Amino acid sequence: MLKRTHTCGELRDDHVGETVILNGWVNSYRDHGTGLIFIDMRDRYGLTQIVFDREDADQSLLDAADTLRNEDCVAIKGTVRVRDGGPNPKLATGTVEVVVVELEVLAKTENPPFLPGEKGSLPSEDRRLRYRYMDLRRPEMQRILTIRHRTSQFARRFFDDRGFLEIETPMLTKSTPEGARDFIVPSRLQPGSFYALPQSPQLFKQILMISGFDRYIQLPRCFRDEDLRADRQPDFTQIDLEMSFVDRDAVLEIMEEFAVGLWKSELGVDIPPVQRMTYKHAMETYGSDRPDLRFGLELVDVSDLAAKTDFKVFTGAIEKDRGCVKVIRVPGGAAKFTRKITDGYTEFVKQFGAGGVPTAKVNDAGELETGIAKFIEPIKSELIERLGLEPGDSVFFGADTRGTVNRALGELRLKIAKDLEMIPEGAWAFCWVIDFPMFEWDEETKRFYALHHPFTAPTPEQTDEFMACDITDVDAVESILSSGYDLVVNGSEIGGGSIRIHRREIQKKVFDLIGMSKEEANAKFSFLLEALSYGAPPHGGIAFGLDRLVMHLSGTESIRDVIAFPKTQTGSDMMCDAPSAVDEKQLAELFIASTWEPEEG
RNA sequence: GGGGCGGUAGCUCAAUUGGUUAGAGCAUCGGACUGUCGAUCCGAAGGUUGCGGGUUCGAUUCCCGUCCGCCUCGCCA
Repeated sequence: MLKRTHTCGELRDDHVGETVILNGWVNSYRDHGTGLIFIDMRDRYGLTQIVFDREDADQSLLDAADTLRNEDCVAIKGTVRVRDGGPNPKLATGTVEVVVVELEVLAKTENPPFLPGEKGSLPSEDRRLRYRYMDLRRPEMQRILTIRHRTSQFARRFFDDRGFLEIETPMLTKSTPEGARDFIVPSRLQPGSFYALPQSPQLFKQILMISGFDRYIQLPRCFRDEDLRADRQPDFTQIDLEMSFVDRDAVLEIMEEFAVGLWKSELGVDIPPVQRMTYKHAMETYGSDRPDLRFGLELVDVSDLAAKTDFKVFTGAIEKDRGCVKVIRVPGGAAKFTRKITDGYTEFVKQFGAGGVPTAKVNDAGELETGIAKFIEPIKSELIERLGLEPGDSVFFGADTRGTVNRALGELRLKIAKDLEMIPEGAWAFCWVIDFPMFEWDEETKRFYALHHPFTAPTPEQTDEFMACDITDVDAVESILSSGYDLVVNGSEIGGGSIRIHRREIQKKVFDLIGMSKEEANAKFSFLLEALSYGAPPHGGIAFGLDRLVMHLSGTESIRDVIAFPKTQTGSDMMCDAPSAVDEKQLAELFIASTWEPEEG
């Protein structure tokens, strides 16, 4: 076969006169008949125009060229020359062309389901997933997967430079309680027992610290059997690391350096120092633990004012346990919100548990115009002052328990920003969210859950307080802050971690507090408790979601675009048709039988 | 498990209040053409309107069910 001397993105004016060989695909052809055919050849480096010209080619070559079609895989040999017809500014190679003297058709194509070239519009996603090899020929997909590659390489180089060791951890491991649902794998050698695929290498990396490896990095595949979303796949990749003899700030600093370096090298963007925000502030001001700081629309607490009204929606909310009334002020919103839009917002917030979202606007006279004006009248001037209201503004009220108000207004805040196109193009708003509560009380199950995970240490300041606290005292337990941290960019959590518990008695107390019996703790985590009793170093770390990182760097909205072979919302791989049934024999070897029965009808 | 949107030619889309033979662009096939670069021009072929049922004289259109895809709530420590 003709082996390439250059790629299809390489040839320039200074190659003119050289004999070259190109390998690639027919991206498009322009057949002028009787001896003049142009073909754009494509590989992952670019496009090059090749030309079959009767002045330079015999009839058999022209006849062969005449049969070429889009997506045929070909090799050509020819001479680089300046284009007769003038340059094509759209192509990097646009000033030259290769006049072909030899053609080798490496493989003809059937009529493809769609063309990866620029022609036509993007096929529906299920077509793209079904014919993924064709979709991945698209330059855009190759661009994204190249960014993914460079991100991985950047991470490996960055952490290698700083003394981190890449160490692999098992894919067949132990099922853990809490957290997400595990994917389980039956053991043939031990009938009736099961491995789980790791949700993350959390415990293994802690054990590696206890083993003295000091600084660990891995790009592990992780598995969580939960429902999919635009940014969630059942198997995904982390940039996972752990460090010994560090405090929180040491981890934040090195990770910030990593993020800054990555954004600089991949996008040429300089990120300013990343601000830190407490969980409480994030929740109260942005209604979210992953605040999007690219725009304003902060939540303002007006509970004290609302209490002075006779509006039952307000007063009723305030009387609730942990009730409050908050407001979002939308500058200049009055002219933009129709009744239809605000009615839509009422429906929107209902899915987050809010009853509705009373609204008002400020008219040119500076008066509040609203269906609830008479209720607001007593607090009008205070409201205007606190919110800094000006003519033309709109305000939206949330009144309910604090959790519901924060959630509903936090989501509404995002929706308004999108609807009003308030999010600046190309902006990068990073922040660390810190000082999470260690635990959250769940009314339904009447127990505490670890907000991060149960290996997260309390803050150094509160460690003694934690060890002393009565685990039945909900208020006392909820006041304990953890050493956890999340890195958020543009309202998306891209990484999270913590300083871990490195003392056995603290770990035992956490298990105790989340309602795990001694027997269960021993069955699930005896190895950890044991390891913690043999001189475990203080340690902490973080895991970044590689997929989400690449989504941001490549500017795509779907996690499926940054994964070569992703799954659909129902967990199918549409190309190879996984998951699928297996032979009875395979099941028998594993002592497995399916209890699933198709529904009748 | 819940809510929403979608499924018509290989691909992307159209088809009036339910109405005669379901159209167009690209791709494919045949033909013309020597400077194109989304080549152009002429012609052809291409359909179980996702599937099943119902309403109707008549269904791509209305109704019910179902499958698939997407967004989302729950879920995701």
